[in-house]
Amino acid sequence: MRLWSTLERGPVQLPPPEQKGRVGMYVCGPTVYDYIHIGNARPFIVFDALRRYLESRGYEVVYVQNITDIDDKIINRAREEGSSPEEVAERFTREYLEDLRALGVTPPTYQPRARAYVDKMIELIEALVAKGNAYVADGDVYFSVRSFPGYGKLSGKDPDELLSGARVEPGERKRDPLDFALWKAAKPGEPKWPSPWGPGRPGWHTECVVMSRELLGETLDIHAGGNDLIFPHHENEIAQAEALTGMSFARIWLHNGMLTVRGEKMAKSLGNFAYARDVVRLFGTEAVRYFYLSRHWRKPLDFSHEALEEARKAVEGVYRFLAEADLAAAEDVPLPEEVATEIKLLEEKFHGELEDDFNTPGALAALQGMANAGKRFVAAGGDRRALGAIAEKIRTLAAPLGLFQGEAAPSRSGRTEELIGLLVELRGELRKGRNFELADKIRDKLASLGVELRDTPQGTVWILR
RNA sequence: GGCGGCGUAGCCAAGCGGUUAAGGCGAGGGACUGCAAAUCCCUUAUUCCCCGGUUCGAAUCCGGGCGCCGCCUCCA
Repeated sequence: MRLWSTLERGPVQLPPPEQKGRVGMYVCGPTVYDYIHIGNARPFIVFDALRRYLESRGYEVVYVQNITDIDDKIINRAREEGSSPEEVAERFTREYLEDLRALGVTPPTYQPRARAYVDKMIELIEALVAKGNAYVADGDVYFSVRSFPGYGKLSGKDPDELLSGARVEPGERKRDPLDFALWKAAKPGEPKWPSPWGPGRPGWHTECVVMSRELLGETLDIHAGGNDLIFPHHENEIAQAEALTGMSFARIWLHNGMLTVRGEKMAKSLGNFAYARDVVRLFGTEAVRYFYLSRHWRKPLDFSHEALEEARKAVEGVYRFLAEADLAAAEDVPLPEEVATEIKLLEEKFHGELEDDFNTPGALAALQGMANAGKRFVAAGGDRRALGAIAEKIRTLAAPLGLFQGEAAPSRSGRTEELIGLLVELRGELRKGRNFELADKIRDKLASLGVELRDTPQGTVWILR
């Protein structure tokens, strides 16, 4: 499997499972100060799919996604609400976990929270001070960027050129404007932990280094996140981790493209966002996943209700095929040679696409192609009972992507079933009596209620939309 | 200004030196129907932002434009 790594600026080979059975993967998680918006969900969905695909190919993936529960934004939110940072973090952690479920994300192996690792962060900072890569200034501790020669290698930035733009906030005691805070002395009313430098809290970029080291060891196989984290967040992580160990922090760096709205990045600060939970409520889990997976993960993707609706319809189309296959596939009827071969080729395409930089749009096209092959086979007079094999293949391949695992038909209650059945029966009588006016009225009324009727040679069937 | 990316049919989107230029949505025609819906069949890019160049051969490589976006400050 090849993956395009930001550090190499090109594809990097992930050794096959026989050589490298266990993969350590770290994905930057949310800061829990609000519900996540749908843009935040992109890496969660894409890298969840990657993780599950790797597992389906025989890797054992240890998947870590942190929860940042110490942060300025949490403190600010608590102030606004008149509650405490702990309460805000606790509440939005719960909401976040619920959102992950709604997005169909498999729970990570570990979901470490920054608050639980403050002691370890202090140890790391002490070690950096001891090595001369960090210095103490009035209760703050800063990382000395100039002490780490590789600084800028991930983002392609030259420290000498960064200098012009860098600035020092009032109250900071940096020796060099490029330096970043590892530990911040507590201001009145802020959460604080005791430390060798006095009460305070860890800075922005330390938690991922500490938690990934604790759970995955010194070198991660894959480190992932949004491309807005490349600088300074991931650059600063590399500086800390590699200054300390002298070893490579992560082998492969994956950065997903941003979700945009009319071409502009979706961001809370721009006010152009939608909460993930609201989008899921509107279009459903699989439409959201399909929406993301229908665009290569590294490219920007534009959000709109039309785009989500289109994804919903694409998903629905596959489900219709699965439903048709399920109805007919009571027995095992083999596919004719040539159709079986076509499916086989599409399966190879599916894996080929995913192994080449996790090209999910190409993989989805292969899945659609399978459904199309099945439809064409039946249209040409083939035995629809043979469709079962294709349906099973689609479901199996799509499982790691979190797609097409649901019931083919939406669930319905027994009473609803009977009531609609009664109306359908009545309409049938009216049609027999050629009272089409009233029959159509029933059909239209039901349609407006989301019940769609289809008259087939075997009688009228209906689906809920 | 520096670094990175993008520009393929009406729309979304694969493609990474030779393919009939995937797939989805939409649209048009046909079959089916009392009319529909759904479904199926067919059609929908002689061409890949523009201009040069390399090559037997380029959407794909190189040079130069034009347009859009991200990062350079917290940000998925």
